[in-house]
This record gives sequence, structure tokens and C-alpha cells, in this order.
Amino acid sequence: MLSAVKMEGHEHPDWSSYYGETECYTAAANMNSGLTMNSVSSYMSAPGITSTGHMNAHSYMNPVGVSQSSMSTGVSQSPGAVQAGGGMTGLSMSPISQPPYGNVPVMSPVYGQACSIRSRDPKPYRRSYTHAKPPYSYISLITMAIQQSGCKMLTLNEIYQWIMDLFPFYRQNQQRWQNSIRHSLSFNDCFIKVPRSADKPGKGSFWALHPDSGNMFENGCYLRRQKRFKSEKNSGSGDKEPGAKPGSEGGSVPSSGSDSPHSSSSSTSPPTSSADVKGVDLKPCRASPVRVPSPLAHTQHLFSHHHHHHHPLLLHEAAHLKPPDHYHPHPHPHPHHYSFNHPFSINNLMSEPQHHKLDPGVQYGGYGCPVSGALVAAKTGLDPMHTDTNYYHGVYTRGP
DNA sequence: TTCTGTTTACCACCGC
DNA sequence: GCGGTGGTAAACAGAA
Repeated sequence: MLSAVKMEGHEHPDWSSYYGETECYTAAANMNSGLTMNSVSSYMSAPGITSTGHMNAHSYMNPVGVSQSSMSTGVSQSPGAVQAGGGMTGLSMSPISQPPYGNVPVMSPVYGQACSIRSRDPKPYRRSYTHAKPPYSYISLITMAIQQSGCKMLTLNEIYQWIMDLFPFYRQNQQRWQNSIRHSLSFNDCFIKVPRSADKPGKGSFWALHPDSGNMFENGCYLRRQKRFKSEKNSGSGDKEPGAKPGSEGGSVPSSGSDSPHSSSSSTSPPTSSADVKGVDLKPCRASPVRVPSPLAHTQHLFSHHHHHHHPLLLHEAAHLKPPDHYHPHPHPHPHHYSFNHPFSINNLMSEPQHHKLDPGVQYGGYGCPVSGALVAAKTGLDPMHTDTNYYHGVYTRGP
């Protein structure tokens, strides 16, 4: 898995310098939720961040200025929730208050150097990390987006928004990566298309995770799948030809075992009912697909169970999700238990306040990784040095 | 017209 | 080298 962490050299050839320096691509994890979003300018100059030293004065917050104003709607509800942990208090986060995220307090990645005790040197960063590509694959990003949604399903556009809100990198070259997103959704069996309900017309279908794709990212590592998920129904001799996507059941040309790993059957018939989506009975949310009453409640619910190791994505539960109008903070009698202790787990991007007992002295930069050492340690009692620190350095530092 | 979704193709990287 | 995985580009069709 470690090797999966590529540096995206084509985007930024000198990543080594990124990590060689004290600057780090800090994940939202550092910021933990909670947060009170005071209006913040794109470049924070740190007022308010200092108490714990978790973040540095020059953290690059919300580079694009993602709807700061909207923050108040979804985020500020639990201002006190965060303060206790001391993580990122006073820092900004991307509100993601749009319907897709259900006011889930998802924070934008912070481009700054939380990883070092840098002085409040007013001098701007030498580099803006706005363009630093996250180490997550598109499949990972989609999976994370869907997972964090209340109804475990999102429209394409909502997925776009989630990604852009969380990763400023993706606010540029949208045509390129969005094409890849669409490609990933269509091509990968792990994503299933859920038709909109009649009472919720709109463009595009909802996308959800296949119920059986739960262990694609074991240990919560979202860097790369351990194995590709192939729908049994599709790959087997079942009712669908191999590779057929939910929306493409119709008699179509079998994939013919093309050499291309991307080859798949072709068909155009859209699913006629949600019950016929890859044999998965998923029902789209009636209202907003991911509206969540309480941002914290939702994130906590999703990402706070670190000591249990159930399959990360048990989407069959999604099939039983109540629509938002019946939604309550804990719709599942047995909430998901994500094994997200991995440094690159989503909960290191989006974590809840009660886990923010990070040692101010232990901070790392990087997506998810940065804090995870301490974060994981805090959560599991492990020595941070044995969690992700080595991992991080081993992967991200290019020694001479 | 734009967005969404599907498909094909090619390439790069990685592990075996 | 081969196969798997992932990223990108492009073409195309259909829906909103």
C-alpha cells in the first residue's frame, strides 16, 4: 500500500521539497471539526489559532474562499464542541453547507505547515499548495464523498462539490478531473447508480457504493484500493454480463474479455428502477440525499468508531436508510464502524472534535497523514511514532 | 446547450 | 513481461 502513495510528479515534480521543508500539505484532519468559522480570509494570519499551536499562523485556509458565509449555517452550531480538543479552534474550514453534505463540517485541506513549529513569520509561503494534488485516487475520493453523505449516495454534481470543497486542487482543471470522475463512476463496479425517485426530479442519478465493495479500502486507507471490486452479479454468469454497470443492463455486447483493463460491456439502457440497480436495492433519498441534522452528529457517526473493525462500507445499510424527512442522527441501530486508523483514512480528513487531543508537538503535514500519527495515537493509544510517522516519512520524503 | 453517463483508448506505475 | 490499477482524453448519446 505504501507504494500507492505517488507523488504525482507530473503535477508537482518537486514534492520532495515540499516535504523536505517544513511545509506540509496539511489535511483537514488537523482541523477537526467543530469549528467555528469565523470569517477568514484565504490566507489566515493566525489570529485565533494559536492557543494550541496546532495550526500555524500561515495556514492556508480555504484558498478559494469557499463559501465562508455559508459556514454559519452548518458549522457554527457546535462551536463549543471543538474548543475542548483544542484542535484548530478558530480556524476555518470549508463549510460544505450545501445540501449534498448535509451541513457536515468538512474542512478544506489546509495548506500550511502544521507540521512544524514555524514562526509567525509574516512572509508568505513560498508555495501555494493549492495545486498540490491529493494522494487519493478518484475512486477514493468518490468513495469518501459517498460515505460521508447522510444517505450514502450523491449525485455527480454533489460529488464534484464535495471534492472541490475538500481539495482546492480540484477547483482547477475541472473538466479534466471531472471527466475522470465520471469515468470512474461508470467504469468501476463498486459504484452503483441509483435512479432518482419520481418526487425528486433533477439531473443525473444518485451514485452509491456497492454493498459488497466494503473492503476496497481496508484499514481505511484511501490511497489505493487493495483490490478492484468486481460485482459478482456482473462478473459472474448471473443476470448481467461481466462488467455491466447498473445502468447498463440491457442486452449488450459482453466485455469479451478485452485486454484493456478498462474494457467493459456497452449498453445504454438506463435502470428502470432502483431495485434493479446491480441487484442492489437502494432507494434514493427523497429529499436532499445527504442532509444531516447535525454536522457533528453525522461525522461522529460515520467516523468515530475506530476500535471496531467492521466492513467500512456496508452499503446495504444505505438501502435501509430513511429518507431525510425521517432522518435522525443515528439512523442505524448499529452504526458503521470504520476501521479508519490508517494515516490516510478519511477520518483523518474529516474527524470529530472529541478526538482532537493531539499533542501540539506532534504534527505532520500531509493529507490525512499529518495528524494521523498523533491522532491515531490519541485514539488507539499507540505510539505516534509507530503509526504514521514512519509511514509518512517513508513515503513522502525523497531522500537524496 | 449543458450536464450526465458510457465507452474506448492510451499511458504510467506497480507488484508479481 | 504481464496483469492490475489508476489517470486522462475523447467521442458519443441521452436527459434536463
